[in-house]
Amino acid sequence: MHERDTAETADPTATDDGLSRHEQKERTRQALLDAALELTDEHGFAGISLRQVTRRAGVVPTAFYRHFASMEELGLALVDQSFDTLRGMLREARQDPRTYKDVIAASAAIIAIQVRSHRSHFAFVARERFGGVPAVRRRIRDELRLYVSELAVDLRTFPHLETWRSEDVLTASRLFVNIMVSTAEQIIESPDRPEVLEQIETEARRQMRLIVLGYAGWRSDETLR
Amino acid sequence: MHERDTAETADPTATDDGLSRHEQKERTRQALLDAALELTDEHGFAGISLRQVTRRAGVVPTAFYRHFASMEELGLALVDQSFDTLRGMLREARQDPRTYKDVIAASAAIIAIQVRSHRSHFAFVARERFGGVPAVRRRIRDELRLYVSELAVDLRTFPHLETWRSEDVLTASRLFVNIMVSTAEQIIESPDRPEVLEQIETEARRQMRLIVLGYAGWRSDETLR
DNA sequence: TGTACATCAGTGAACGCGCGTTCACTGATGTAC
DNA sequence: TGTACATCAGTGAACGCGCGTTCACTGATGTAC
Repeated sequence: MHERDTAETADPTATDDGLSRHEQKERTRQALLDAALELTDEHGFAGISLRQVTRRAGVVPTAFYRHFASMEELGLALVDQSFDTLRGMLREARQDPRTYKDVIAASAAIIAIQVRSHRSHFAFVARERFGGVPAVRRRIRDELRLYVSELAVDLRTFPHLETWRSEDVLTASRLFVNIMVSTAEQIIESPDRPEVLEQIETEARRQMRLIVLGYAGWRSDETLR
Repeated sequence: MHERDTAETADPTATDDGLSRHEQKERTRQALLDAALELTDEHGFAGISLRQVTRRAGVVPTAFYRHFASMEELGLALVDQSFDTLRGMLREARQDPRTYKDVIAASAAIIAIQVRSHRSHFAFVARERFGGVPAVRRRIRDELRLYVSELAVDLRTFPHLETWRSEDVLTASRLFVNIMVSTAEQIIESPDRPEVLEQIETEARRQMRLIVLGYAGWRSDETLR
C-alpha cells in the first residue's frame, strides 16, 4: 500500500463544477425525477413521454436508461419520494408540542403548511392514486395502507384512545387520512390565495372536530355498533 | 321452415337491422363512449388514443369526427354521462322508504349497489377527478360541487337538520360525499368478493354513524365552533 | 305509387410527427502502479 | 510523482411504429314530387 493523500484543502479529484462522477449522476437522476413531477402536474403521469422528461431535464433521450429501465420504474421512484414527504409530516407532528395540546388545530396547520411546501408530491399522490399506470397506483395504495397503520400507532398514544379497540383506532385513522388527502386535494386544486387556504383549513378543522365529537358519542353509546 | 318469415309488421323504412340513419348514428356514438370508458379503466383517459377508441368501437379512425371534434369533447361527454348516474343514486335514495327509517344503513346499501351496477362511471369520476386532462378535471370538480349542494338540499328535509345553519349542512354534505367517493374508490379497487364488499360497506356505515354522532355532540356544545 | 336527387355516416389512402429503443461512439473521471 | 489504461454518463444517428388529421370517395338512407 502506497502513501497517498496529500492536502485536505485542495481536492485532487475536483472538476470544473466540483462534482464527482457519482455526484453528477445523482444530480441528473434527480433532474429526471423533478422533470417528470412537473410534467405530471400538467398532463398526468400516463400522459407524459420519456422524451419529454429527458428534454426538460436537459439530457438526450438515451441518457434516461443510465438511470431507469422504463418510465414505470421512474414512476415508482416518484411514489417513494412522495411518501418520504408524507412521513416527514407525521414526524413533524410528533415533534410539535402543539400536537399534544390541540391535536386538531395542530394537524390542520401542519397539513396546510406541508402541502404548500411539498405541493408537487401531494399532487402526485392525489392524481396517481386512481389515475394512471397500474403499477404506480398499486404502490400508492400499499403505501397509503401502511401510512394509515402508522398513524394509528401514533393515535394510540393519546389520552382516552389507548383503551379503544384496534378496529376503532383504525377507522379513526382512515377518516383522518381521508380528510388529510381530500384537504390536500382541495389545496392543490385551489388558487394560491390566503383567504381560500384559510377557508379550506377551517373546513378541515371542522371535519376533524366532528369526528372527535363523534367518537365521544360512540364511546358513550355502545349499542351503535 | 325454409320459407322466409313473413314480416307481419313490416316497417317500410326498415333496413337490414331496422334502424334509421339517426338511430344508427346514435348507436355508433354510444359505442365510441363505451369503448373510451373501457379503455380509461385500463390506462386512464390521458393514456388512450383516438385510434384505440375507434378500433374498439369497430369503426375507422376518421369516423370519430362525425361524432366529436376531439378526444377532449368525448371526455366531457363521459363526465356528463357519469353524473347522470350519480344523480340517479340521489333520486333512488329519495324514493326508497328505508332512507327515512335509517338513513345511514340505507345510504351505505344504495352506494354499494349503485357502484357495483355502474362501476365504470364511478371509476371514471374517481380516476379523472385529479387524474388527467385539465378540461375533464375541471368539469368533474364543478359537477361535484353542484352535487354536494343538491345533497345538502335533501339533507335539510331530515328531522333536526332543518334548523341547522347552512354552512353546517354543507360541511355534513361534503363529508358524506367524501365518504361516498372514497367508498366507491375502495369498491372499485377491490376484488369483487362478497365479504370484502361487506367489509367496505360496514366501514362506510361506521364512518357515517360517527359523523352523525359528531353532529349530535356539536349541537349540544356550541363553544366548539 | 316510382323515379330522381340530396344527404351524410362511415371508408381508405396518405401525410408528417413524436415516440421508445438499438447501437456504436466520445471524452471526462477514476484507478493502478 | 506522472503515465497508461479502465470505466461509464451522456451523445447522436437511425429504426420502425402508432399517432391525429386531411381528403376525396362510396353507397345506403331520406326526401321531393
